[in-house]
Parts: sequence; C-alpha cells; structure tokens
Amino acid sequence: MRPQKVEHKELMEGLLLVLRAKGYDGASLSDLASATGLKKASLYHRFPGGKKQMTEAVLEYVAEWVELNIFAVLINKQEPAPVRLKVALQNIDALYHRGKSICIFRALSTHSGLELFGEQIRGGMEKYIEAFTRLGVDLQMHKKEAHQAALQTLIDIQGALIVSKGLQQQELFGQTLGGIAKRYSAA
Amino acid sequence: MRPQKVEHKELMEGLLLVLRAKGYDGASLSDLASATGLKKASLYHRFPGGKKQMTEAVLEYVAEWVELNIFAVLINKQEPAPVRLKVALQNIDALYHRGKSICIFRALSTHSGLELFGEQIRGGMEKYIEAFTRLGVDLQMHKKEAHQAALQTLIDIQGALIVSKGLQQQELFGQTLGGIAKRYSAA
DNA sequence: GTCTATAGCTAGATAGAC
DNA sequence: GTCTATCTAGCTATAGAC
Repeated sequence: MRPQKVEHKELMEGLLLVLRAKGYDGASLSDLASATGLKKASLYHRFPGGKKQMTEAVLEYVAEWVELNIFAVLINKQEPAPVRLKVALQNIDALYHRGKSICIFRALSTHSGLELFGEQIRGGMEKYIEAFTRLGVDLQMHKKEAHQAALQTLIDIQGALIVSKGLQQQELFGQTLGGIAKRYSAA
Repeated sequence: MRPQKVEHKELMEGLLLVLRAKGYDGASLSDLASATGLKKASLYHRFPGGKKQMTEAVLEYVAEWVELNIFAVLINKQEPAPVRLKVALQNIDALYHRGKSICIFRALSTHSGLELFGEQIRGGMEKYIEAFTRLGVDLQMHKKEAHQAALQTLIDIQGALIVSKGLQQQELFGQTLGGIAKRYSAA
C-alpha cells in the first residue's frame, strides 16, 4: 500500500481545529481539507462516511485525550490528590489554549449537532464528571458532595470559556481555573 | 402601503427560534422563512442586508428584552432586592425554556459569528453583568465583590445551559438558578 | 492513497409580476 | 409588501487517472 501522507493524529488535530472553531455546519470540507493538508477526495478515502464520520472520529480522539490527560491523571493514586488536580487543570488550560479556543462539545451542541453526536458528547462530559468526582472522594468529600463539586467544575469551565470569549477578557478563564483549584483545596 | 403580513415582534421570535437552535451557519434562509411565515424574497424586503442584518436585528431585539426583563427588574429600587432577584431569575428561566433552549450569544459564538456579531454579544453580556453588579451593591456587597459575583452568575447560567443539555439532565439548569439565588441571599 | 475533475444539489441573494 | 422564478456560488460527495 502507498504510505499515508498525513497520519491519524495529525489528521485529527487539523479536523479538531476547524470543527471547534466553526462548528459542524460552518466547517466546510474545503476548510477541513486545507487544515489537514489533504484534498477533499482523500478525506473521503479515509472517512467514507463523510463529514459525519470525520466528526465522530474527532470526538473519539478527544475522548481518548480526556481519558489520558484528565481521567487518568485525576485518579492516579501514586500522586497526592492536590498534585493530580494541579496537573489536570494545567492540561485543561492547554486544551483550551488558555481560554482562546472553544470546547468541541459546545461547538457541536446545536440542533443538528446534538442529534448526530449527542451520545458522544454526553459520554465525554460524563467522563469529566466521574474523574472530578473521584478526586473529590479522595479529598474526603462525601460521594454526593463530590459529584456536586464535579458538576460545578464542568459548569465553571464551560461557562468561563463562553463568558471570557464573549467579554473578550481571556484572563477570566485562568481566574476560573484558579477558583476551581481553591475550592478543592479548601476541602 | 400594503400592510405587513407578519409584524416585527413575531418576525423576531421566529428568527430567534431558528438562529439559537441552529447557529448562524446552520440556519438557512429557507429555515428562517418557514419559521417566520414569510417567503425568502419577503425577508429580503424587510432586511436588505440579508441574513447578517436579520441576525443583528434579533440581537437588538434580545438586548431590549434583557434591558426590560433583567436590567430594569434588577435595578428597580421600588422593590426589595430579594424580590427583584427572584423575578429576574424567573425571567431568565423562561427565556431559556427551563434549560431546553440555547443562549443566542453562545449559538453565535463561533469563528464567523464572533467576527460578525462580537460587539453585540459583548454588549449584551456586559448589560447582564452590570445589572447583577448593581444588585450586589444594593445587597451591601463591595463593588468589586459584586462584580465578581455577577461574573460568576453569568458563568453559571451559560455553563449550566451547556452541561444540562450535554448530559441531558435539564433539571440541572433549575438547580443552578437556585444556587444563584442562594448565593445572593447569603449576602 | 492521493489526486484532478465534476456531478448534483442547496445555499444566499435578486428580478420582476401582482 | 409578498410572491414565483431564477441566478450564481459554494456545498457534499463521487468517478476515475496515477
């Protein structure tokens, strides 16, 4: 077989970049092609299911990223809980480019997006919640309390991304991450 | 002149419905036409500037709604502050249909959306913040503290809308509104 | 596996009758 | 002011050469 011009990870990063900035409807195949360095027809060779399949693959790629850089970090009992939290928040800060980027879950949360990818979005968010819930439990919270704190953490992150972009005050995102750390260290 | 078939407010409500559900790129003129009851060409008669102008008009309409149902309510010194807060939160709950609807600011916060409507989005959010800041001051908060609480209120609302839809747990939005009320009554 | 070329369609937008 | 009919550009997707 002829070797792939662009490997999977690079492809995913290109697709992710466009999809989260423009959303599903706003991202054209021309956009996706030029972001990845492949031509439209080549994208169809990799993903016969078209844009829908490309988006599913990106969501899977993101799910793996979350699994590795948030979930695994937060439940790693080899490290003390405060250290785990610090690393996970640093990873989240990097994922969203310090508040400059949009969350892919949110970018796809439109009418058509939720119809097509609702299950994957829910799965990704639940993974987030579960990870922070386990952290809370390790920090001596009761399970219910830990779950509530995890929900609020996700709400803070998503809300701060929107508000900081809307107000054009991107330092707000960092402040919110700081607030999350503080809440957990008070426990 | 021939009478208008659909009056301004009805028109705005129809456009708003589609734009916030599908976003700017996802909302086609056919969608907008059938949601308003006018044909495409008639929409262009009302808005010669096309979809961009329709969206600007909707954002203006929403800004007026916020002015009337949130800003004016929260700064109305004829009523005690806790009552004002309760009414404003009820209005917000209704605006987003108890968490089922998407915020128009967020729906338009994509790459192209922010380029086209960034100023109107920022203005709308600032109005929100200013209203809640004044409420906080009336509740004896220091100005800085009140501003911080207002920011967190907007973050909570936006974040809860995303997370409750993503997790398909719409009761989460109501709980968040309850949490906001609680935070202010503790002050 | 990647490419050029193109099919078939729907998008946003306009012309002109009523 | 609203409509039917239509234009052009761009879209998703495919065919077939290399």
